[in-house]
Amino acid sequence: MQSPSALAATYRSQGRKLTPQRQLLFQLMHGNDRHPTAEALFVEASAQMPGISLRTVYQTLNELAEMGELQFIEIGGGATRFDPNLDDHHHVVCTDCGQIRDVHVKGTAALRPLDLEDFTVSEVGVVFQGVCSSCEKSRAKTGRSPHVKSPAPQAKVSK
Amino acid sequence: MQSPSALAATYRSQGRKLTPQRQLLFQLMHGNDRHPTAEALFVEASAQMPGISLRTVYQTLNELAEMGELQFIEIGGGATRFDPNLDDHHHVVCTDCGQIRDVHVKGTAALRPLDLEDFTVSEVGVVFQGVCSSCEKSRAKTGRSPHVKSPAPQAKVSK
DNA sequence: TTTCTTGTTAGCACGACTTGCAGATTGGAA
DNA sequence: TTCCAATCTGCAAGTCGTGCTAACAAGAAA
Repeated sequence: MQSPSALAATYRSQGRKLTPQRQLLFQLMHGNDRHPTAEALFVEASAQMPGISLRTVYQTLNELAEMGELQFIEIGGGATRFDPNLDDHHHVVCTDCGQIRDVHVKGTAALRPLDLEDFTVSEVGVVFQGVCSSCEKSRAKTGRSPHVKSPAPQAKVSK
Repeated sequence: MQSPSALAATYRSQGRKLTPQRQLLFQLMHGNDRHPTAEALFVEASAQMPGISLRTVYQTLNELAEMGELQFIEIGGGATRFDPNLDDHHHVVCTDCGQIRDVHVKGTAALRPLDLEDFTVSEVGVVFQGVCSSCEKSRAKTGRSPHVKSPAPQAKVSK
């Protein structure tokens, strides 16, 4: 998504108001590669602006998504996550800790649906599932089996 | 997933009981390519067995997923959908009507995450988004814009 | 066939996530 | 500064899925 100041301009030009809540959320999302949930973002925002409402966080995220400034990620069944990265990229999910990482993928243009007629494809999304290195390590110790059913809801990835 | 009779044998061999509810759900899911939600399956099941509980439908579907007889599909934000197709296949989603179709994809083996280190990939999922032919037609008439926000929940695809 | 054990089912309550609603606020144009 | 429309907050409510438990029934054993 755009920088907070650029977004401010965009908002103004669209007749939207520039509230402190929105500005804070712009900052928190800009360049954020942690794919936060609305709840996680609400916690971060509350730290800087006590009293901000979860409702407002949802509202602003939906707004930004409508404007094409960020995208929804729905993986893993829990809460929706938000991604401000507008590059042509894809996602890797650790089935253990639920962490999501951005990846660029070579060869998506060559993907061909073999048995698809009468369908106009506009977008292709690739999701790699697997185990990240830190989970791999702890797994080696505890001897856990792969394919854990429910990954941790919101992995607090400290970048 | 296996045929209802094969599943019956599997269930017995695992010490699970073969109830009428389960047998009905085996039938309804076997070869089902409509990717139904639990709710949709519940409606179908209720028609043949009034009184069956939604709780039981969820339970049985989870069971089958644990046994590897079907997979969860989480696309589009609504309810989880269930897919008894165990082939190596992927999915196409109509962003208008929400319909999901199976597709086989050429070239997934060649997909390479470019900037991914310390991650063991075990599965790759590809989702194509677009518009199906029937929505394309009605869109041409009504002149609707693309990228409709909320696709219809459960498109009743009569196979 | 009857009995008995144990896995299942039905139904309700509840939890997580998200949105609708309405009154109180406030950004920003005039 | 004034004023109006957009926005925010807080709560209720909706959707989806699961935990719990008493009643029930599959299937083994007698």
